Amino acid sequence: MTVGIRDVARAAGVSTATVSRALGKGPVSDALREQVEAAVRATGYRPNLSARRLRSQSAQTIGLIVADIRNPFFTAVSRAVEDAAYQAGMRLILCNTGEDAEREALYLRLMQEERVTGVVFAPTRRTAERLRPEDFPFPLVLIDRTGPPGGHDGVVLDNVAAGSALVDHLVEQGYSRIAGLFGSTSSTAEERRDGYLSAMRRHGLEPRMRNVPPDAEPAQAEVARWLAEPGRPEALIVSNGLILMGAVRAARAAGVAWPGGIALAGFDNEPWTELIEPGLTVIEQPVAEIGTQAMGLLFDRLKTPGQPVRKVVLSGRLIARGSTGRR
Amino acid sequence: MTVGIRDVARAAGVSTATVSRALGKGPVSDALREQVEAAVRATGYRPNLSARRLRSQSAQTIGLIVADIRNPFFTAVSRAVEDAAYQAGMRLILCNTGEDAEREALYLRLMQEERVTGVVFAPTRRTAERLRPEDFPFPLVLIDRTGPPGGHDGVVLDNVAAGSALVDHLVEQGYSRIAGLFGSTSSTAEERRDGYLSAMRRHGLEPRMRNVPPDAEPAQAEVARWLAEPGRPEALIVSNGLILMGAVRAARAAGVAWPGGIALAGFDNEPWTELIEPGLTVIEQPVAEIGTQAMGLLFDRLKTPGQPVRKVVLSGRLIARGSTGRR
DNA sequence: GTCGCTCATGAAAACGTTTTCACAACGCAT
DNA sequence: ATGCGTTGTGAAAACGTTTTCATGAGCGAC
Repeated sequence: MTVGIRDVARAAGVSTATVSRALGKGPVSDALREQVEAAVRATGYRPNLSARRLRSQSAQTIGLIVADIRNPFFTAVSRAVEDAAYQAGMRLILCNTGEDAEREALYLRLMQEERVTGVVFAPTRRTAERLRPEDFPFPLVLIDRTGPPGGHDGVVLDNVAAGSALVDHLVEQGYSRIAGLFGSTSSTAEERRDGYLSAMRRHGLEPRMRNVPPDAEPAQAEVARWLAEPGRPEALIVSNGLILMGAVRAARAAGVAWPGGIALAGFDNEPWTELIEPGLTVIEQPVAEIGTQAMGLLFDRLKTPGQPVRKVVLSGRLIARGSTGRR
Repeated sequence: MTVGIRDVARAAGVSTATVSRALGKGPVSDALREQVEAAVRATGYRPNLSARRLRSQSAQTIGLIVADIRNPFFTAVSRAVEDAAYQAGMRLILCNTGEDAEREALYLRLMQEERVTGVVFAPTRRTAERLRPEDFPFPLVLIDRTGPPGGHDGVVLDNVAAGSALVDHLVEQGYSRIAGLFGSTSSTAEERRDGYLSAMRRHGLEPRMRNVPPDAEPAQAEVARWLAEPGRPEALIVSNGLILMGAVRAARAAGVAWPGGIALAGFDNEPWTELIEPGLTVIEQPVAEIGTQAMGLLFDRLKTPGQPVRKVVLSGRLIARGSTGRR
């Protein structure tokens, strides 16, 4: 049927061991190496990676588990992760959990069965809390969301600082009735809320916060409700790009302009936040850097397993646009 | 070291064959099945998928090869493909080619070495032309871009009709000097150009076309140049979402408003095309449907290999917005 | 010239499963 | 009772590699 290493060996007049060594990096004389290469070309041989993995006990595979690849933040991160993986000669298995704890568990089990080299994972808060390093025989690097300290390597934004920075910026621009709308499933949103909260207190302002599932539709509905209530806030801070989109839609639908009707600020510097008029003030995350750093942590841990747990904290960048214009 | 099926067998007091059958669907008495399940729980056994694949000669894996997952079109399609794959108990390997023929070849080879169950692939025009079915031992379903007729199963938009529809719409709105800007690497862009061309001829209008690499930056540069030339077109049709974004940026930068300064229309109903003001007229692609159909074709071919090659052609939907307002 | 040493090579074991094959036990029709 | 298909089970082969182990050749040092 399919051509295997035995056929190549026969064609080259050598043993299978020599073929394996010639294709890998074992010591083989130049003459034989050439014979083998010729035989490979002649037979059209393609190594069977399953067999290779089984025998060598090394999958050369990275698992990437995110909430939803359609979230541009994860899309961008995934691209960086993929680049790093393939550059290191590894493949990438992609999984979408939809923020569902059950699917998270399912995919983590799958990764064990795949005997993957390592996993990059953006867990929900619930799962992050239960994640115990000793349960995993491979490096597990958390991104965007973080677990309890000391658990796993991870790379996150300085969310608290970013949340505060948005408040500071709005205060500076003359706003005081500043509300916050945050995602309900991730530790990230929690931290951003904490940043919002502490900055509000520092400025002596009264916080007003709500939570929604981190998706555009629920956010739109919530903001629509909020806008219809008496005592509408002067400004609204939201905790990610999807929620920001929902907020924008709700404001448009209610005929509320920004920053006049309500000032808007959020996270994720997606292209559309600049194209819309007036532009939206956002905290830009270094998305590619997050993916690259995550893979860096992963490879480091493979090399030095005993190493203490590291958490890379990256700073966001405030991009001020018209949506938070001076009041 | 790690617990294998032998350990489970020993713990349950049965043979490895029985364990395998109990976990699969072989005939096993209820009593033994329970013993095995208990032993699995007790030992914390996780099957080794590499070994399983090697022996059963079935990878239960789908490869997805696209130009760039950051292109929202591919993001959305990939999500649908992933859902279908995991629903069928298969994993997904993701590859980004960056429209590079060499990487396309690399990944196709990788898929052979993985002995994947099937592949969903969005090839560049160049690669699509050279793709010969007999070179692949697995079903290969093309999406978005298409190869020579009769080659592979595929699912595509009716690009010619869509390209014409945009022209018809613009003519109806009173425009006549309608230009076209198309991606230079995909057959898709070619077809959309053909649709544009034939509609222009049909209306007795003179076509004006240019090509760019299908990405936002080159598109922005080209449109900027175009806008600066004398005899600026009244309307511009572009062949995908990234190019549309470039065009919008260029218009903004040049202080050209739409539809007054230049009418804009394109492809891909991404959220921002609605949020921007005035909204952009686009052809909406049924992205989820494309992914689902592709997996359908793939599974069908697995079931009935001899079946004639099928090409599913889906219709786009014209969404008229302010960017093509009456002239 | 003999003793170690390195080096290239082949035979065979090993990786962890599934599947084939053989067989025993059982029920059922003769 | 005998024969026969069915069913559940275990021993062992098989999947396609890499790796271990043994061997023999080549070579410099004494």
